[in-house]
Amino acid sequence: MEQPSAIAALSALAHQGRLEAFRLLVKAGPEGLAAGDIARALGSLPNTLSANLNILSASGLVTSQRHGRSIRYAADYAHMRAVIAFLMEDCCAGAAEICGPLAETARRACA
Amino acid sequence: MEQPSAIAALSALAHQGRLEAFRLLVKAGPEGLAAGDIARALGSLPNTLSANLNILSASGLVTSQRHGRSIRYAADYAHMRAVIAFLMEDCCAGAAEICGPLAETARRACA
DNA sequence: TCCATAATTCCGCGATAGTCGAATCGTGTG
DNA sequence: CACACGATTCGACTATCGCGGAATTATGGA
Repeated sequence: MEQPSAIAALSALAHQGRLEAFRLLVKAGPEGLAAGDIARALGSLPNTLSANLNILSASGLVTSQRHGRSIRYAADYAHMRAVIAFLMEDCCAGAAEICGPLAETARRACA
Repeated sequence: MEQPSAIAALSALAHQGRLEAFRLLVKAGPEGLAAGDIARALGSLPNTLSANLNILSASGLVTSQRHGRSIRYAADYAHMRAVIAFLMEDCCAGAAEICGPLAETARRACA
């Protein structure tokens, strides 16, 4: 992953509403959620949420697909993994102290 | 790590100049670098860099210490590790596909 | 076709981020 | 003390972000 792309993803996640929307989508699984369901779950206005979903989508962290009259958003697992990998490989370039313990963290988080 | 703190760190890293400064500091090791050295390495104005270092410092990603007439900045490895751990634990809450492969990435990045 | 629903887009507003020039503070040295 | 140097702080400006109200597009059903 290149730096501009990583910056776009970090910037997209550095916002409470977007971070919560993304967390929701990760928990929702590959089928994702309709925009309206996300708006109801987070208590945000449809237009504001739409703008934030657009930013998440532009950064590559989520994908969207129309399903009937609603649009389902889903987290892009591979892209999120690439973002975390960027942080680890970028920071560990000479500093094993950072991501050494993270191997264990990764194993534990998936259990 | 709590969400507001994570957002502050992500926001601090979501900026080209700050990300490059942080990378430089990680490579520089625990002794860090003087602000002037960072400015020269990145080709940025001293005052602009100072503002960005302040943001990095406020987010907890770097520490500063006066050394003679210069001020040395150093990356806070533990804090950066906590940020990555936040992303993994936050995202893997139900999605092993993201951080499952990251255990291997962490091991490889430190080699 | 007409209507209801889901979601987006458009537009304007206030707030915030980023940058630069100039001035200031702190430290060591003659 | 006077001075040079490293770094920060201040002030102002521009650009962008974030939000909400209103209008618009798209789909499915009567």
